[in-house]
Amino acid sequence: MTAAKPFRELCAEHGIAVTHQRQILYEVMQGMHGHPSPEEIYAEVKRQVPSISLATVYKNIHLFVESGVLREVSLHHGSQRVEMNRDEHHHLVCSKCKSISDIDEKVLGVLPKRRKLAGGFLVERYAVDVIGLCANCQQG
Amino acid sequence: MTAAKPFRELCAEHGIAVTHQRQILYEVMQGMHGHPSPEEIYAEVKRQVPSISLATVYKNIHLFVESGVLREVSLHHGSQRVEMNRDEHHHLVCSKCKSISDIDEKVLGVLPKRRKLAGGFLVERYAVDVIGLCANCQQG
DNA sequence: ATTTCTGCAAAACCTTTGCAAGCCG
DNA sequence: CGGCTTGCAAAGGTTTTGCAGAAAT
Repeated sequence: MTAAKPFRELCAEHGIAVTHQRQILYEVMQGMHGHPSPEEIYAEVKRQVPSISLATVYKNIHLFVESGVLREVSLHHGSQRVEMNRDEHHHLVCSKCKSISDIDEKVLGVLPKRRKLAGGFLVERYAVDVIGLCANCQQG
Repeated sequence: MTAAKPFRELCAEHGIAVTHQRQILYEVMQGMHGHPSPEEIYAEVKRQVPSISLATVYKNIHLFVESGVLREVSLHHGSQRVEMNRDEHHHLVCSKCKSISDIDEKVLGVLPKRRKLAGGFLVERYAVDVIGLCANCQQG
């Protein structure tokens, strides 16, 4: 697995200040597993820094995500969106402007047709997000 | 592209009542493109049924999604989630309980390493959701 | 006649923002 | 110091809920 860098080093690389809250936030997250929500992270950090506010957790998660220290589970976690394209397709998601466009399933090539995965997961379908920069955002 | 079934037929298949609002909602959505939000759909429907409420739109979108008439763009559109697994991986998403677990990138097989797609989209990475039923939900 | 659905308004989330005080470099 | 950061409280956006009246089967 990718080695964890010292926090001060990360901050230096990304030009952000080393505050006590950030330090603890980072350490606590290192020790978490799965896909925690900001609230869950907040609860965990609060045990070490009882005075921390949820707003600070949000602000710093943003900062970490923007600077690439952290990754979000999904680029489309905002409001609900409904699929109008009834053909089988996948999505191109722009990491900058978050726009979503469709790409025909066949263009991406075929994923394994397995029905059952180790762990007993029963596969219904694949949903692929091709993440990158849309033509517009490349110009910026 | 998949043929559009008559609305009454769909309702019969799924055992839901045919109301005026539902009928118009369905028709309006047929004519929309892309990935509209409930608000956008509401605005469109309101032109034909000015008295309709946003709550009704939400309730019926849910109903349509549950019964398979409609598909959501993303199964994880709720609150933000942060990725703690620093290895390259994809996600198993349960369509019933919405739980997310990780699956190593290598298990799924390799996606094309193309950098640029038609339309000028610059590929950074792929994020695959394997959608299906987790071991727990299969028992239900 | 019953069950289901609608519209309204209020509530429940989740996230962002403005600001004064405090910390970092 | 000067600028960035924090904590608080308030605001903002999205989605859900309870309920009484209306519509569907």
